[in-house]
Amino acid sequence: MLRVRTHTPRIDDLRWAKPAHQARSQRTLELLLDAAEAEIREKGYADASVAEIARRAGCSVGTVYRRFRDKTALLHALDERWGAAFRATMEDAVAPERWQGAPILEVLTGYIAFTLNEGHERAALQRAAITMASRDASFAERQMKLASELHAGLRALLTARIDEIGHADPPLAIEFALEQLRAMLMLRLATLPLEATLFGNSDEQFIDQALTSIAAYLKLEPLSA
Amino acid sequence: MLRVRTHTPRIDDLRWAKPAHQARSQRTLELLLDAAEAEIREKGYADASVAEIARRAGCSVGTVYRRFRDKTALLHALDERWGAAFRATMEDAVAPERWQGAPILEVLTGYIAFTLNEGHERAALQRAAITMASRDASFAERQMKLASELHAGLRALLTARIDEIGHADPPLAIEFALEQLRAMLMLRLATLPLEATLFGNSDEQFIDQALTSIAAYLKLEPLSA
DNA sequence: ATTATCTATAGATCTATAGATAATGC
DNA sequence: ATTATCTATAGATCTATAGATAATGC
Repeated sequence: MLRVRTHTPRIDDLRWAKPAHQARSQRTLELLLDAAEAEIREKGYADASVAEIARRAGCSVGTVYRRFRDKTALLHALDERWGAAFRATMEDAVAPERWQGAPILEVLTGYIAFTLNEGHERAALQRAAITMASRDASFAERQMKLASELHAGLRALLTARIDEIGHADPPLAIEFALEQLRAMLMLRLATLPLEATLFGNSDEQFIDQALTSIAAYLKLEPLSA
Repeated sequence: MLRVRTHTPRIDDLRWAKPAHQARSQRTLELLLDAAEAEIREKGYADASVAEIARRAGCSVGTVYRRFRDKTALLHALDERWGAAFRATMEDAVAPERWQGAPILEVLTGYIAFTLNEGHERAALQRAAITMASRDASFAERQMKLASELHAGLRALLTARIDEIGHADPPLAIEFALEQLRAMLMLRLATLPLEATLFGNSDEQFIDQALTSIAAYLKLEPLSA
């Protein structure tokens, strides 16, 4: 009689990590992901070595390959863990309830603060992820999906406040304003601390001018007219 | 009696390429830079190998090391060659004579067109240069210098047209507007063709909305009021 | 009995050099 | 005579695996 297996090879192929059958191996898997994150944060994807990741996790190279098919699978698993964490924070950040009664400028201030926070904390990781995206299409796809989910959430928040917008074509203006903000945020995060003078040294001045600019473009009008 | 040498070791240390004494070696040097450029364009800095560069240049690995101290020196030499070419084009692009009588919006249209052109042609090279900048400070410094030279040229052009600007603080507004444009251009170039939908598919629509936005921020007024 | 881990190492790169051979130009 | 080039290879990585040893849990 056939034994029913929890993980068939066909299904295993769809997971980055090989199945873990003992509590100990699950623990090792998480130690490895933590170690890989630290290693990549310091050296970037290209210079992260499996041996060093194993050393940081306190296990051997052989163990890494017991948990992951190859180095790429480990990187994918790590990237997905980041994605899940980011998605959770993001969904909370753009929840309509959170912004009940807030005008557009307040929503956008929140968006900017959220992004600068995430970015300052994860600058090295993000740079690494972008590098990986340029080499492997599935990294790029995962990142694009996250970006467009965030985008969709923001679009919904702004569309619900469409009567604040004086621009002749509000839907177009919303799209472009969001892209414009994204561009400014990416440049600011990418170049810090390298070119901290660009956009001014302080986040306050940056936020102030960015909002001024977006308000002028959207032709925002106070609700209580 | 001491022989006077054209290249002392002290001076050679300041050059990326070792001195060439025969016409043939000068030719080899250029072939190597061309080969390195092609190799990097295809694979990026990280995956470019010396052996493959030599093969493309039609010479041996040993010859590469006769012309360059090490792989890094070759990459530096290549980066400087790009820089020199970019600087020449740029200086021509922001020359005051070229823009005699043109209003701000026309100048900015020219800037955008120039950058999109350069970017589309050299997308892969630019991505590679950015990667290298994150690893080696002198690459970053060289890039920052070029960017700030371009910035200075544009600032001068806009400052000469300061009476078009209705913003309360024109110098601040000029700085921020230029950074904002730079951010939009970088995002558009970085993500093409990956996310061609962002900012719209056509350059025309992108340029149109970007200019609308900058004009609203600067509060541009027609000169002939 | 099965799963996890470690040790040791094969095998594939890739950078850089040593030493021999060929071309150049005062 | 000096400079340039090629061939061959040392030496340093780094990924991945084979085989032996240790821990886990039905």
